[in-house]
Amino acid sequence: MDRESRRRSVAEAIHRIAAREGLEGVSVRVVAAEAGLSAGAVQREFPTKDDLLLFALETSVDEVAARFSRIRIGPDALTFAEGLRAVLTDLLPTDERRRAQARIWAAFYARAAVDPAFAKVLSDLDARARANLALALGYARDQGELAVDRDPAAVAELLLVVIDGLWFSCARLPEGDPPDHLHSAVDAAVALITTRTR
Amino acid sequence: MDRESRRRSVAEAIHRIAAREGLEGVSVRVVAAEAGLSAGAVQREFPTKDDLLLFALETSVDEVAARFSRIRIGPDALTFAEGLRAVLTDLLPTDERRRAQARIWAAFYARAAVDPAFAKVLSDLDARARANLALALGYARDQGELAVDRDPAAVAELLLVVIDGLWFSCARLPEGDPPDHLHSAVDAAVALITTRTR
DNA sequence: TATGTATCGATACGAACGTATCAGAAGGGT
DNA sequence: ACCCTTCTGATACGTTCGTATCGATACATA
Repeated sequence: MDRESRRRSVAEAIHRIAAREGLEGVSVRVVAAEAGLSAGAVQREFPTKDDLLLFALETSVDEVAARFSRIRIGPDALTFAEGLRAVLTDLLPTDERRRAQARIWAAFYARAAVDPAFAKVLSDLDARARANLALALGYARDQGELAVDRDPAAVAELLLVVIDGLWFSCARLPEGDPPDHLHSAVDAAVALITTRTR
Repeated sequence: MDRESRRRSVAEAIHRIAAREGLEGVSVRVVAAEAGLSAGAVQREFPTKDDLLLFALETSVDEVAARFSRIRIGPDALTFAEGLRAVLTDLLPTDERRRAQARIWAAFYARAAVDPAFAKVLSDLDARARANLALALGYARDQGELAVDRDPAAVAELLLVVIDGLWFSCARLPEGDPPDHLHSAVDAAVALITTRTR
């Protein structure tokens, strides 16, 4: 078994544990057991616990970034309104996997609140998202989908906040609850930001 | 020293620790030292760690609820737009205390993602906030401050999401950074939700 | 086939955790 | 004065943590 795939399976193990018990439940031994490896193997790959968690965070960031970048807005793709709805709806816990990812995300955010290394990784992702949003909003304005008196940069900031809020609303949703009210919130966000199609 | 004030000082100690190192840094011994008490005293008051954390959460919830309820919207108080801006701006980290509270909140949210007891306390707060928002939005609609084709319930859900998002955006803001972009987000939210005053 | 090297699983260790237990100080009621 | 209840601070215990270390094994190279 090559190194890279083992690192990946460790990251997946951490994600499963974090979704179940939070970052507090992540320890070298537990991760090793969950990944089906010996503790020594995990430890050799990730000398300290911070290495372990940061790698899991980066893996998670890559996954989320990939999810976002799958949705393309532009002339020969989705309209801005469609794309915006797709991005926001994609965050909602439609299945158990999504729900788990929201919980993982919440755990990492909490860690970022007290650990600058984690905060930096997240703010880098933020910067990328901000840039992508600026592009999409520029396109939207060109297409007349944005009310002209809205400041696109401010709307972008609001959207980043909404996205963060959706993550956490999902994270603390009880196990079986459907996210109906979050769908309402997404509807409202799309309706308020885009102009009506009359 | 009476019991109630000691419980309160314990809660404050937990908040200081959680703001500094997250919930992972909270242990019976550390809390006792931070509160200037013996470990036994803390342990007698809160038999288990869960008791400790849940009490700290409830204290935090009360503080936040008090902050919200200080802002009154109505005929002889603020307009809806003013009140909405006040509520959202109040979340922003204007001082170190606010910043600390955002970090504490992030920690509790992450815990709520994996612990139903915590999730319930937060969702109860949510229910109260939802009711208050419904009131305010009803008033706004009566005053013509809401576009008539907006569903007030959906807007309320969006606002709850925005509030959650603001918490976490604040929580992971680096130490000295000014929250300019969050002010932009608040401006955008207020502008989009309330009708223009022409 | 030998040998040097990298990787493996396992164990060891000190620290810190949550919790239980307990001896003594304090204080009010008889 | 005594005793009984309550409260206090401290210590004890078993577990688990992160990390260091180490002999055994696998493998590449000469």
